[in-house]
Amino acid sequence: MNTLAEENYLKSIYHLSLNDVNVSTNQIAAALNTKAASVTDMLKKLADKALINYAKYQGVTLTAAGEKIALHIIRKHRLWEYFLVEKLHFKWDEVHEMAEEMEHISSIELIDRLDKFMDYPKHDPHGDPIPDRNGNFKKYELKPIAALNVNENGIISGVRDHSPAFLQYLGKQQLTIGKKIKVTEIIDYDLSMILQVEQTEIHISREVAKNLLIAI
Amino acid sequence: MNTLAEENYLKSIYHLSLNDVNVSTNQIAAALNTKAASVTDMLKKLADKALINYAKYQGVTLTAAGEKIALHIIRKHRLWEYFLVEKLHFKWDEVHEMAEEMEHISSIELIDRLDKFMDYPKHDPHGDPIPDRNGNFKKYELKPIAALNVNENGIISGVRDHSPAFLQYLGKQQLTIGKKIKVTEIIDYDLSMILQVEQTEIHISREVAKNLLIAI
DNA sequence: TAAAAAATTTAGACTTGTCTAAAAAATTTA
DNA sequence: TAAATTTTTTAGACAAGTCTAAATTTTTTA
Ligand SMILES: [Mn+2]
Ligand SMILES: [Mn+2]
Ligand SMILES: [Mn+2]
Ligand SMILES: [Mn+2]
Repeated sequence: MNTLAEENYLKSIYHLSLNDVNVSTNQIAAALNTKAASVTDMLKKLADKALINYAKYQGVTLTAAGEKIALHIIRKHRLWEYFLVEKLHFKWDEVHEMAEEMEHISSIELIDRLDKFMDYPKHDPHGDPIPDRNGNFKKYELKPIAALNVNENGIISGVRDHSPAFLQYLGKQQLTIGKKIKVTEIIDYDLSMILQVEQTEIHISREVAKNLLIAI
Repeated sequence: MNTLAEENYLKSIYHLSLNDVNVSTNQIAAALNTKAASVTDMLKKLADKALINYAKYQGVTLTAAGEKIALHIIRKHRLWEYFLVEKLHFKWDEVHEMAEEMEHISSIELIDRLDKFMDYPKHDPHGDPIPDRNGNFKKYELKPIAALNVNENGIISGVRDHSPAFLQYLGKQQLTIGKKIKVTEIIDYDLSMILQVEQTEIHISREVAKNLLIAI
């Protein structure tokens, strides 16, 4: 199988690939908190294993084999996050670091049984889709609340920023996955928004509105 | 914190310490499937960290700090084994290897919540005691069925051999933790035993009788 | 389009954990 | 108790993964 470091590189490349077709050495270094020189070394190893397509100075893409591994790691990460929140009652801002370790537990049978135990959840606590055992999941487009006009509404379905600070803020404001929101006002001066969420009005900055996603 | 290798060494030393006060380099090498030279290297590191007492050629003992870490790893191992059997319905012979990986997940809060989620089990699926968060557990003496005489009885409470082959054999014979057994006959020729277990009589070899333990 | 800046790779080094072969110490045997 | 055997340690090497500093390539800027 693959080492822990290899798994982390593949996962990072997958996530970065969602924004850019070719992923650069520096992007990976930033994501993994390591140095560009270390990334170059690992890219050679992953290319030797045919898990990425790599040409010097050109950036990388995942091969089908590499993507399969990445999606399996992501499946494990998200299923463990779901477990931690739904069964062990952690808050959604507390689980990411634990899942970063748990995603490397290797047994496939274990993760399939965990999936069944939790009745095949489709999304993790942050609204991100959980791939099935074959790596398949529905890709829906989400859009930021910032893209809405006054009187438009939607259902909170994801976040663009996964930092504990942002998640904690949202949790305190009751801006959690599944909540129905409606834009009641947009302040001209700073483009902040007033939302109707259940019985209450909540005032969020443009920054927050850009990072909070609704289903289209 | 400690590396994965360090944790495995401490755990092995703990287990070996139950049979011998001083644990030898070769014993550790055998337990960890590594070479004596590698063990010597690691013993120096663990001694530098004050986790073991080590004097060249003399074997090792755990310090209080080392034992605390070992018991915490063992707590995690056994709680995850319990989870795998009770919640994910694995068989008792299938869980050890998975727990070998899961025991290294670092969060203490996670394991305390897992403990609570399962309602604070006292024993793992093999009858071994689960230390509490402070490393405490009741030490009861168990004895092998081989030590019983005809007409004596007991409750199956542990195994001396944890190999999947032995556990599978016991499972098939319904010789599982908690079962009440009574010795109905001991065959002079090979010292094999006939046990009464619930409604049925089961014939076990001396080898099996030595490795199957009952509460005293 | 040549110079400057940024990105990437290479070179060489370091740590952790492992190994084999050889040396040293401890234990067993005769 | 001296020789033989076993156990343990030392010496030197290697792979994985990382780093800094320097060289190279690409991209941007003027
Ligand atoms: Mn996460
Ligand atoms: Mn998540
Ligand atoms: Mn086990
Ligand atoms: Mn066990």
